[in-house]
Order: sequence, then C-alpha cells, then structure tokens
Amino acid sequence: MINKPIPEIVVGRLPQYLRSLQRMAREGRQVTSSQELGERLGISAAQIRKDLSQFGEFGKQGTGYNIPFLIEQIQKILHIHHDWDIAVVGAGDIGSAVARYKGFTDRGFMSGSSLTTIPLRSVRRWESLWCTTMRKSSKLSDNRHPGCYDRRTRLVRQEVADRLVEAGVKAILSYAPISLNVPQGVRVQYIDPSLHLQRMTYYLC
Amino acid sequence: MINKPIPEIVVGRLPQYLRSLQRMAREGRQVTSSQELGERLGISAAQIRKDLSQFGEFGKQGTGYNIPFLIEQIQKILHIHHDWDIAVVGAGDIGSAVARYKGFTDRGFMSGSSLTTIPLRSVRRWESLWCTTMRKSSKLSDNRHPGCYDRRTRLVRQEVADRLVEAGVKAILSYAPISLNVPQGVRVQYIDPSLHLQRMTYYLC
DNA sequence: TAGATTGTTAATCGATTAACAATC
DNA sequence: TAGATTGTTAATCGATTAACAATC
Repeated sequence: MINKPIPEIVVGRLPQYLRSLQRMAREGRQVTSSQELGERLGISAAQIRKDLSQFGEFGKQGTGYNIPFLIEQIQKILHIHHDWDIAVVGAGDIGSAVARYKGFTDRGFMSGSSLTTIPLRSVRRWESLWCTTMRKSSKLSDNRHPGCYDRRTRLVRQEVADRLVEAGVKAILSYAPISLNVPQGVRVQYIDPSLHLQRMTYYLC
Repeated sequence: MINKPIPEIVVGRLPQYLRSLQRMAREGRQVTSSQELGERLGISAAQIRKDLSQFGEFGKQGTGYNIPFLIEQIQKILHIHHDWDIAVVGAGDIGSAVARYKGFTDRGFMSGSSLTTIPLRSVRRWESLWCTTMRKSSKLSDNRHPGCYDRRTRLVRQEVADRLVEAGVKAILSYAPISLNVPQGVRVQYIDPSLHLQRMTYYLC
C-alpha cells in the first residue's frame, strides 16, 4: 500500500487552523469542534475533519478537539515544534520591516538570536554572502533557513536566490514580483501586494 | 441563458498573467503564445487559453497573443486601466514600508497623489478617521479605496475595519494575522508571512 | 442512556487536461 | 499550401460536501 502524498492545498490550510487554535488558546479555551473552527475560518466542518484525519485521529467523538493537544500535533506536522532560523536578505524598507516584525514569535521562527540580516551591499559580494550564510547556519542549528526576503532588479534577485540555494537554503519567501528558478527540492513562496489588490479590483467597479 | 460567474481561482490567475506579460513587454516582445506564458508561470497552456476564453477571444490562431493588446484587455477586466486610490492605515514599520513601496506603480495603484497615509494615532479617534477617509476620497476619485493596511491588537483592528467599511472602503488588504468580519460586498485579502513560511516547513525536516 | 461530534465513505461538484476542428 | 496556435468540447482528475456508523 502506497502512502498518498498530502495535497498541497491541505497543507496550506493547516497554518490557518493553527492560527485560530492559538487564538482560542490565548482566550483560555480548552476544547473546540470542527464546527466552531470552521465558522471562525469560513471553512466547512467536514473539510476540517477530513484535513485533520489525513494526519491522524486528534479528536474525541462527542467532545471535539483538545486545543492545546491539537496545537501541538499541528506544530509537529508542520515541523515548527522547534524554531527555524531566518536570514532576511535586504535591509531596505521591506527587509527592515520584516526583520523587526513581531509576528514570527511563537509561530516557529526567529526566537532570540536565530535571525540573520544580510544587507544587499554584502549580498552582492557573492563569496561574502556565501560565507555569512553558512557560518550563521552552522552556529545556530545547521542548515535551517526557511525564510529569506529580497528586493531589487530581476537579475540580481535570481542570483541572490542562486547563492542562497548554493548555501543550503531550502525555502525562500520572496517579496519580489518575479518568479524565481530554483532546483527541485527548494521551496519558494511569494508575497506580492499588487497581486492581491488586483484580485479585488475585479469585483469593484 | 444565465452568465456563469467567473470562478475566483481564474480571476486570481489574471494578475499573474498580467505581470508576466508586462515583463515581456518591457523586454520589447510583441507577441507570445499560451505555451510560452505557461512555461514562464508553471501553468499549462490549456489552462491559460481556457482562462482567457472566459472573457473573450484575445488571440489569433497560428500567431498567438499580441502582448500590448492582451495587457490592455486584462487591465480592463481587472478594472485597473485607471489608478485606484489607496489609504495606508498605520504608519509603523509595515505601513511605512508599504507607503514607500515602488511596486504599485504601473499596476493600477497610487499614481501621484492617490496615496493617503493614516497614522494609527488618528485612526483611533474614530470621527477623525472617518472624516479623513471621506474627504480624501471625494477629493480624488470618489469612493475608490481598494487597499488598506493595518496592524495592532485584535479589537482595534476589527474596529478599524468597521470604520473603513462605514467610510465606503470596498476592499481591504490586511497585514494583520486575524480574520476580519466585513459585510457582504466588501472584499478582504490577507498577507501573513508566517503562514507562508509554515506552509514550507512542512516539506523540510 | 441521550446527546454530541468524530472519522470515513460515497456522492457531488468543480477544475484541469487532452484533443482537435477552426483558422490565421 | 504547410505550420502553428487558438478557442472549445469532452474526458479526467481532484477536491468538497453530505451523510452516518462509531463512540465518547
């Protein structure tokens, strides 16, 4: 029997579940149901149960889900039961804002000294970037660099990505409005506010 | 015969097509094909043709798509053939970075004076916010506020959203990690970097 | 026991792809 | 005409929902 891979769309919903559950926990709640969670998120209860059941049996019939327990389970599934290091590439407006962002705490990233900031000036001296990234990574928890951010012209950005990949970075979150080419096994996610806005203007007149 | 509404997922891809086309145009290209566009975006050619055909016939058999023409058409579909005003709510790290962001230019937003920045201090005096938003909006192009950004505690953020809705804002792009409740007819999109990162850590070990 | 809610199956719904006639 | 690529249809694939036995 072959284990089917979990659909990406399911994996993508887990962080949303987690965020809601963490808020409930902060509100002092102990248990919830697929129905309540669904209402908070605008997702059907059936879908939440289906999604969770792909990873195990986390609930109790008649009772629902224990919130702290489910949080822990989802954190393990997402591999964020320990913190990941982040290198923020670029120290301009966006890079600086991200580096100062408080929202990573308790969400699997950047506790204490695990944040590296690399100004673009030094990024452009390739060897130096390479060294910086590697050194930091072995100092902290080897090979862990889920996030990286960058802006600038297209060519530079692709080259930055190339160097990061060479340095062992396995996941890149890019704020730059271009599609990066990365080898198999490296993950990229994009954040482009214009794209979000344009998705909404369609419905406005 | 009833016009089926366009699936949201299709609308969501149009901005991606547009971004690629605009890059091609900047590279001096005149025509492209669904195949080339698909390769650039990692989307099948069939899907691109299917998506575009929902809105009209923009291509020529044997030739492909005229890039400037297709750009114009997609801009019209997305209602970004003219610029929209934006109010950036919050003048902290993120708000400031967004207000200085150069990436909105040529993408339908914030040309010249159409950007309003509202520091959170004044947002919290509700009447004052309400007045500010309305005044600015009538000064510029009435009732057009596709984007708005905000951070802070949960309650404040929901109240900010409420006031913006009252003031006639029809679309909100929120950088805050909470789900906003808005009435029917108001669009909300979210940007939460932690969610993107968590989506990737699942695949890392 | 009665009430509630899970995990799971089967049915439905929707999105993607393959294929090809039309035509530039 | 020959080659290429569209727009569209039908077939495939995958995701969501409804329903319910299991069980707390």
